[in-house]
Amino acid sequence: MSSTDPQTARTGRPRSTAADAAILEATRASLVDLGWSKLTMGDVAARAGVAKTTLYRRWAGKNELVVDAVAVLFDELELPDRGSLAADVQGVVLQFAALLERPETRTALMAVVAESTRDDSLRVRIRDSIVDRQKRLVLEGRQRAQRRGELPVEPDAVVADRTADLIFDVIAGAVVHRMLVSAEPVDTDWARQFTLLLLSGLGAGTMERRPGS
Amino acid sequence: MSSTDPQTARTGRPRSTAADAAILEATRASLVDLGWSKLTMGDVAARAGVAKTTLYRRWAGKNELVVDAVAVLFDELELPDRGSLAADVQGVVLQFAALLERPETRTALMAVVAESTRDDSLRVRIRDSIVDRQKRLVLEGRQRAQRRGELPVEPDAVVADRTADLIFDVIAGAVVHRMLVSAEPVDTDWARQFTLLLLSGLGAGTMERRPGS
DNA sequence: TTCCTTACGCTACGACCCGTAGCGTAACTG
DNA sequence: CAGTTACGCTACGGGTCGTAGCGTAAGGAA
Repeated sequence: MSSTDPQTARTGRPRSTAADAAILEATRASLVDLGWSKLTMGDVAARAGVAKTTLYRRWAGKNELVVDAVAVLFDELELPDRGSLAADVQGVVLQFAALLERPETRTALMAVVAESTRDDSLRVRIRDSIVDRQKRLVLEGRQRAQRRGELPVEPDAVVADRTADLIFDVIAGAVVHRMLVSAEPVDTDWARQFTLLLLSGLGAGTMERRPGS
Repeated sequence: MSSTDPQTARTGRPRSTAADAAILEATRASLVDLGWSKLTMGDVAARAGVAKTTLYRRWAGKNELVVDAVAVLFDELELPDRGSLAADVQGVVLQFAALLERPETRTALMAVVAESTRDDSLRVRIRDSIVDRQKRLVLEGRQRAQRRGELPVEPDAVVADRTADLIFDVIAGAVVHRMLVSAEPVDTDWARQFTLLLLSGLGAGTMERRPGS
């Protein structure tokens, strides 16, 4: 999180964990009120009731701070067993959509990703603390579907991993693009239609009638 | 583009079209060299050889300027007829990926989208000058597939539009997420696997060892 | 306890960028 | 010609950045 290695510093005054929490909370509040571009380190410090220098002792800058502030929100995602693969997919899509409706994540996610295109260490940070952690949802959903007999078991681990990555990018990408780029709502109807497309492909999506001609 | 309505101003010294072109070109160059976050209006003006005030007479700020600067790049996307729906999809995926490999688009696209979450007029500008313009590719691809008999003709225009929007978000979203969030390459293999998933759905995607390509 | 080490709050600072005002000049119209 | 608009240039107040320096607070070790 805040880069403090407990091994490194055993002596001296310890970092205030209360300050850590206050800063991250203040960061989220500032994201809600001001949005990414108008959020400043000074404002966060003032909201958190700490000195600006305290922020810089923990984080290199705005990018890293915001990543840590929003990362925890993504861990709230869950995959309750809804009985079928289709229902599970639809459920996680709606959950992810609800997460992206929150102003904090809405304004922060794309911004830090944009920054990460020019900052390798930031990219790794995002990957470790946000992206990769959510792949568990795909893995769990597939495992369940396999137990139900809805999906075949892939014996080749490499192929299985590649497929999981693909599915992850398709689901997360579609939801993000729908909400933030197309700027249209991800509601139950859309989630249902998307799930049908994902499970059955382009043919079945439009093809309730046969392409006989 | 630069908000000048030829009807509005018929008299007086006309806007320099050369300056327009120079500014947009300088903006792209600055994006390449500095990236979104370090790009400044002053730097763009200096590169373009114009005064900073000239930029502000045409654009409200960095957001609008960058949108206009990169929008033209997206118009280069085409959809050559490759003989089948699968080939067409794969082709456009690779083209879009190539576009997102360019440092200008890479750093700018996500950044302006992030800004647009807090700026309605910017969101409309992005939609009009970038997003909606690319939906033509989906419409054209579907039309072609229908002519080939690969897809059924959807008689309900509302359903057809909704499906086209869905497909657009899935394709664009997946590519963007793969490249910018997961930060992994969109190569021929990935495009092929993605296309298979899109056309045949999750079942067939993991079942590709089955006989019968 | 008394040192030692590290964290904290606070202030102040140069550097940079923002967006605009004001001015004289340039270009085009009727 | 006069009228109108665009341009280049300079200068400015206001804001943020990231850091240095200082005195103080909170722990661990002798």
